[in-house]
Amino acid sequence: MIKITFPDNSVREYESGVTGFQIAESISPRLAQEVLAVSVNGQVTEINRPIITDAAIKLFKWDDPEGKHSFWHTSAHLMAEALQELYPGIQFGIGPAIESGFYYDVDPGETVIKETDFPAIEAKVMEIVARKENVVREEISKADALKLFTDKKETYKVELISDLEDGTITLYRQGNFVDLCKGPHLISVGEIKAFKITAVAGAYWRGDIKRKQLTRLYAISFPKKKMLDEYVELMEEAKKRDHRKIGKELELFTFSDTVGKGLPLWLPNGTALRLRLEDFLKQIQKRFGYLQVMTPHIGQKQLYVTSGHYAKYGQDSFQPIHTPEEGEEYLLKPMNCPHHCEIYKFKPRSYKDLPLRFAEFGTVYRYEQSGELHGLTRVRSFTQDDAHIFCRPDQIQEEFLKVMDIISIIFNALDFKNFEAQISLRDPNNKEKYIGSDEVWEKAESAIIDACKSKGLKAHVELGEAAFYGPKLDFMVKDAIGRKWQLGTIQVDYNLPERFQLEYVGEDNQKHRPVMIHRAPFGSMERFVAVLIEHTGGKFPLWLTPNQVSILPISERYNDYAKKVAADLEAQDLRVTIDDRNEKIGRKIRDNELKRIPYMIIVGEKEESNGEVSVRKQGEGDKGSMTADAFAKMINDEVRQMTISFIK
RNA sequence: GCCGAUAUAGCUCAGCUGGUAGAGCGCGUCCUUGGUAAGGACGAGGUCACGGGUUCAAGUCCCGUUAUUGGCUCCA
Repeated sequence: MIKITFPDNSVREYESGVTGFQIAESISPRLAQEVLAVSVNGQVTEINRPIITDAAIKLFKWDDPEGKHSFWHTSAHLMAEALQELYPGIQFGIGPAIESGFYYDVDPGETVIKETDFPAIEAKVMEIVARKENVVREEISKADALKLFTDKKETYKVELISDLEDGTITLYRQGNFVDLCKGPHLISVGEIKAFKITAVAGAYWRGDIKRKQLTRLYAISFPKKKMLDEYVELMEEAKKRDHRKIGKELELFTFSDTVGKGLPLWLPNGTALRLRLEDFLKQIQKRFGYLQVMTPHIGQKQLYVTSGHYAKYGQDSFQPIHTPEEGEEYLLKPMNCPHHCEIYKFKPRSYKDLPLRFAEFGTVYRYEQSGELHGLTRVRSFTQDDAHIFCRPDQIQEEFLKVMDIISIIFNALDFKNFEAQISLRDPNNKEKYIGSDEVWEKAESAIIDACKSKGLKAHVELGEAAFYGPKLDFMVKDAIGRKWQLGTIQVDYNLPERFQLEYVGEDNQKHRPVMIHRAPFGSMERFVAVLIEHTGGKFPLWLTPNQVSILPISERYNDYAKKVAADLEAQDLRVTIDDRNEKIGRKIRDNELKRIPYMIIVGEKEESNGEVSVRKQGEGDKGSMTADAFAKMINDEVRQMTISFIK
């Protein structure tokens, strides 16, 4: 007998050789039906593997990420089996489970797999599911594995196996399909009741642009048909929140082929929203001791040679602009920092002047690859809510923490709860990609890690993701369909002060080098507004929304009264529009609801004679009557309540 | 940049196997002057992204370009 310990620390005895499935059966038939994977002493594996010694186990169902992972991983093999039957000679790359579904990279040779082929593949998948093939785990030697896949002419698999360490290699086999795989898997493909291919895309073999581009098929699967239907519906709902769609509907921004791709045009409503966000940040920054500066949109090429940006990005960015007479070279500015360094150098600085915090909503231009452009989240012209803090080395920690405070104020104010923090360090095996000495890198990296610790911020560390001049802390937020975008960023930089020969005079009357912190809480106004649109579905908070109130006269007879009310409200700082179209009231309500105006006020005979307004709240309906002044007070109180926590 | 898809009125889209362009919304005019999520009539709007080709005939088929789009790569 062996002792099995459960997650609640209870212990039960079983025969040696018992499987996860049998343990589940011993607990409840329902659990046995739903269990997908089991972890034995922390190692996730199949539910039909015998457990021979005492162990701590955990059973995973669909609701557990481990359960989903096994399910989707097996689904990837299942799709591969279908592809193998439909496209003889197809070769396989890798096929992992991902956050939402799975993919398989395949090389179908001369054949092109297109969207129109999806139904046939899905049908074949379901045909294989009906066979209820068991998934069988096998262990073989590396040499045998190499032979097996060489015989099968699976060149990608052979490459993968060659890179593995010598020893035992695991294979998983179901029906006629066998794959190199670590597992874990379901024990039968029969569990997969619903399956849908979601996209086809090109993907370079091993992510290497120089190698062959394989065909990547993205798909998702579920243990119940209904779950797939729900998923499809959820995705459709999410698409309705797409900032590109809402941006058009609410007339926030647009693009023009004539102006150029990736160059956003901000419409009046979007501009109003953005300016309000900028004012909001300016107020906070003022409180934190920032000084607003302004710099031009271009700079001499030499400026960026000095900063190091030219060497790194010069070839892959917008090319220099030449003056007609002297042939001088200027670049559209891709960064604000070099300009700010020159502001620092305007006059000698004393240690007493530091930290100096220069802030600018600086518009920058970067040549992004055309395939990468995406709505407002990835553009070629964007405005950073940029600032550079020049400080003494002993001030880094404190300044870094203050920036984190600003970011948390902003995220709270806008109700961004589900963000991820990422510490990006340099790749220790690839140091030549970065500029600056080991010593300064190590100092900067530990400053960031310590700051996160002292704030209790959970951040995951990514090696090799640092900027070329320094490590950074980024804040990422997901969009409507789950894509991650980087918003806020804080970067410690010892290199630019060196390159620009920045100095301050210390207490000791000697010259010292300051340290720079680059930071942008929003990241870029474009991307931030995009994510804000998707998070709110266009229903912006009252303090931020371009139009707070729409006045709807019952008929044209009350237009004059509406104008008088509008003037009253505007005098009390409300943002008001009048819908004086020749339409019935029901129609006006509907249209203004769709425009996501937070409040509507309805005026007709009754209101005019009582000197009141009838109030209606977006999404909620009739709120009764009150005087215009009472309404204005109510709105202003609501705005004050919202902003009291973050604006002093 | 690479692989796949898409491009028809201001917007959302229809247009079957080629036979001289259609709807709804929006817009304009008129009727209606209304009470809490779509009142009615009439009308104007399109070199079917652009350039070639096949054909008696191309929105429709083929090629190229541009833009958009799902990914990959990249992201100061």
